[in-house]
Amino acid sequence: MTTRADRRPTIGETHQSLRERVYVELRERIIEGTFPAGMRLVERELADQLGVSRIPLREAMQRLEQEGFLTVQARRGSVVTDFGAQDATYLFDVRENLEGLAAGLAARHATTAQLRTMERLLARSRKSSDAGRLRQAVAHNADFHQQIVEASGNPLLQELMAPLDARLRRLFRLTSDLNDGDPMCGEHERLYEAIRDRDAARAEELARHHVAGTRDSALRYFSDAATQHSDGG
Amino acid sequence: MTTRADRRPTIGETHQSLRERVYVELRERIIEGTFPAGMRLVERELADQLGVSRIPLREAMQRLEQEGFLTVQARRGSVVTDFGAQDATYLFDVRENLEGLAAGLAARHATTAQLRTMERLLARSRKSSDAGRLRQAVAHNADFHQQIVEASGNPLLQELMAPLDARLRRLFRLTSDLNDGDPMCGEHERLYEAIRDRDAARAEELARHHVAGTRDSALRYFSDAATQHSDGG
DNA sequence: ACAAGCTAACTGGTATACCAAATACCAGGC
DNA sequence: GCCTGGTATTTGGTATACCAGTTAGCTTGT
Repeated sequence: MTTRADRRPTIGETHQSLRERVYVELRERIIEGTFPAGMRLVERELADQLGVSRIPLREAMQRLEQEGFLTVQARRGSVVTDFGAQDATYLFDVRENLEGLAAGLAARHATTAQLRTMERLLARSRKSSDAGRLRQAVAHNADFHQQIVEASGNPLLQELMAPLDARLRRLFRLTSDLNDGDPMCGEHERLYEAIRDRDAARAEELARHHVAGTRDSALRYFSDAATQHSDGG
Repeated sequence: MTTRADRRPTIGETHQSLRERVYVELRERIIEGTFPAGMRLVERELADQLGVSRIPLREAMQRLEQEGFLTVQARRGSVVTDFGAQDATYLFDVRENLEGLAAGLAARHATTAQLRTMERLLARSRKSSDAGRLRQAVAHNADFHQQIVEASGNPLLQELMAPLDARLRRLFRLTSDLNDGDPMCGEHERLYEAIRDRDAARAEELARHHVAGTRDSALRYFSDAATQHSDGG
């Protein structure tokens, strides 16, 4: 169980490879908005700033490119990829299916330990939400989803979902914390019950519906933002 | 002013980067079986053999690792990832969903040009199949699937499917050419008709069913192989 | 003054050499 | 025979240099 609660960029924790740490660091900066869309990243400059050489930096950047966070133009530099309403649509279309698949598989294959973990994360999420700690609630919700994917027992699905989770976090970051915690918790609880009851069809349906709901609220944000922009222009 | 206005697809493929070429080369070797599962890859040795330095080789290997073709153990070297019945199951579970999604989206968004391309590929596949050129038929079938994904209009879906296609090719390679061309063509034709008729639900259903059929025949191969092995041992 | 062409700086791509860390294997001592 | 320690191997990482496009600025000619 990897609760990605505290991922400190401090060099000296466990010794992951430098490439990995640089990757995480840059990814977080993009997700958090420290590196906004369109920002130009210069290899030598960035390597110097991070205190690493160009090789691990390049390897980290290559991975970020593959995962859609960077756009690398050969000999023209790298820029942080834009993320708009259209990209959000693409993301949710895929997530709706993969989350549905994960939930269905989880209903079939989840171990009791995994079910217990889901229950625990759900309780934490509910608690954080009730206490008004939206940020924590969102993190626990993400962990809950991750646990479902893990419980699916399909490692390929986990591989595919991991970068999508990162993109989703970026989207949530862009759309501030508009994430209505309460209805989410309710949906999560029903989803959990379906998985616990081994009702694969219902679990899949609930998961898909849940993602669709998230999509709608995210797209609502974009259409609102567009309206605001057209005023200012 | 210049907010990422330059989204040019003018990335001429005249000269790919060395990293890209090495990546493709190694991937093909793994798919074709020149580098069998379990084979150990030594960086400097391989770099020397390919006539490149370690940097582009490492970047290519990193990508292969992410896409599941290599397993890199920290400071213990890289080995070609194994691909067994279980992995095939994982792959088909995901593909069933993503191909279904792609077909549904393609039914909604395919342009007439894309429909025409599908039709052409289908005709070629049929022709190759009738002429007994199984290898060509399989290639055209793959192109047909790829065209559906492209017609989905979801670039994220394309990104996700590309590495899965490579894995599928590897699987087909392992299972020789057991791919019964004839029934495949029939299913493809019905799938095409559903897309052409803008029947998204039917297209999705047909695509999923088609993948499920492919899975069954692939898994049949594995269980046969297992039986043979248990004889010998 | 303006446009075309050239040049120089910038930046990514690659090569080479080197060091550090970790592992694996072998030899020697108990 | 087993454990320990050293050494070779291999990867991870860095520094440095050079090459090759790309861009932008300058020069030059009309």
